Amino acid sequence: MTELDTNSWQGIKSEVMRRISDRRWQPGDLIPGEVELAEEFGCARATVNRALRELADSGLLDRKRKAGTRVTLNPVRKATVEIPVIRKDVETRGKIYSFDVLDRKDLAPSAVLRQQYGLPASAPLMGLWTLHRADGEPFAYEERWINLLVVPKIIEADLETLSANEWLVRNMPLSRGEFTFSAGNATAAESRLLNCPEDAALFIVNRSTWVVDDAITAVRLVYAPGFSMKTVV
Amino acid sequence: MTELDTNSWQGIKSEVMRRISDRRWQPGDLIPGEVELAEEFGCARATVNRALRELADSGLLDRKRKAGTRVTLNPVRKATVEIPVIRKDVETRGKIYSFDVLDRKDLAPSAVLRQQYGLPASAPLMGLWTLHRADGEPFAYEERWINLLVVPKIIEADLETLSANEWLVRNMPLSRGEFTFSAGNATAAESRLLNCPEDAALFIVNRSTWVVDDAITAVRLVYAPGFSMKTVV
DNA sequence: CAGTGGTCTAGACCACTCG
DNA sequence: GAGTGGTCTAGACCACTGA
Repeated sequence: MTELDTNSWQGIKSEVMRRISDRRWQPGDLIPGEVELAEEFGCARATVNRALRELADSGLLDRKRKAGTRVTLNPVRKATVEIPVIRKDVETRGKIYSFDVLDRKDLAPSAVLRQQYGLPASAPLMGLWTLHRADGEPFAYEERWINLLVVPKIIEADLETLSANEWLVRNMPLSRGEFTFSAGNATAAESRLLNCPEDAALFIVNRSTWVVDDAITAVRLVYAPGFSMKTVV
Repeated sequence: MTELDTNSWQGIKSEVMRRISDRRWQPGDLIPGEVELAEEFGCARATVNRALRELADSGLLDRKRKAGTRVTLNPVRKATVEIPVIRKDVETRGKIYSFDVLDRKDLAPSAVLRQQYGLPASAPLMGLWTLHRADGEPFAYEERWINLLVVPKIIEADLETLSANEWLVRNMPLSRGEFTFSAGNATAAESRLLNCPEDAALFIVNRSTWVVDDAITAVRLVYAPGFSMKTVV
């Protein structure tokens, strides 16, 4: 049997999911309270709580004190996209990773750039242009700005050996990030770098990361044609 | 103060994150066990457990019985993308949603289609071609296949009033889903429908959903130029 | 086989918010 | 004000797995 007992939180979670997909508990319905369910399932309230909390986290239930727990009316699918370091991404595809740093500049950012990425007015920046390769073929082209106020040590790092991407993940393990996924036509420069026709449709990721309120880095990643990002709910 | 006490699970979570970003606990390091931390923070082990479990879920810690808890060596960013019903998506952008069903066919699927979407050999399908609009302008073009074996009731639904998208979310609240995000050049047909130049770069989402092991629906969504998907970590 | 995390319990108090 | 979920505790047993 693949059945779980209803006195484990996972078992209760499945049972509740079953009742929802059964439509015994329909969207919008109030379901029994934790104490009542604990009695029914013959377990402690904490166990029921764990199960219901997880379902609420994944957007299937709405819980409010005093109001009780309801089946969500318009469930919002929450897909978790795993965003590994680019090297891992390439290696997962069974290819050999390499990269070239095309250019690197340490400079004060232009006003435009500062505004675009929400960088402090006086921040010294490092600009990095990198081409990531899979089995030698262009995989993604990266433009990156790094705030040297927050990460001064990166100046001395050997970014030809360990990519900035990876250096930052290792040295700044904690950060808030904002990702934007979009599509764009290859510019002339991008088509040369990525070895694809001009105007080819490219998958683009923009990413900004902060530690507390300090902008660390802003990246624009342009993937070679054929790239796709997969995820499971 | 924004500080939380270290005898609440959230407080402990922040304190652990602080120690990681401090580099007091570096990637790969073994951190103290739950009992030890519970003593240090003056709380119950369950409280420490809750904090550490959440950090492990978000990929920051690696936990193994007997081996203990370590700071993850190569953290994988896990971004959660919220995928609302298209109507919501449009409305969130402050626009008025509408849609047109361009075509609809109830038929047996071609062998190609079956294989592509992992559909059962004998499944009767409904094919739906829909144009979603925001303030009347094309927003996204949808090709959808629905497995009528699993969802026979949808035949009688009025899909001109409530989109299939929304009907399914309401009537099949629980499903596994697989999403693929990519970019593609507009075909001639797509450029007409989405009112954009041929070869324009378009953001494409492919989605397949199952209930248990039964394929419910397969969708290809092509968004008009300028679309982007945002998420926060 | 021993130590760690994983889970469960019974009980308690608190915080929010609906009526 | 009262009822619900949110959290914490102290203790217990279990399950996995590294030494």
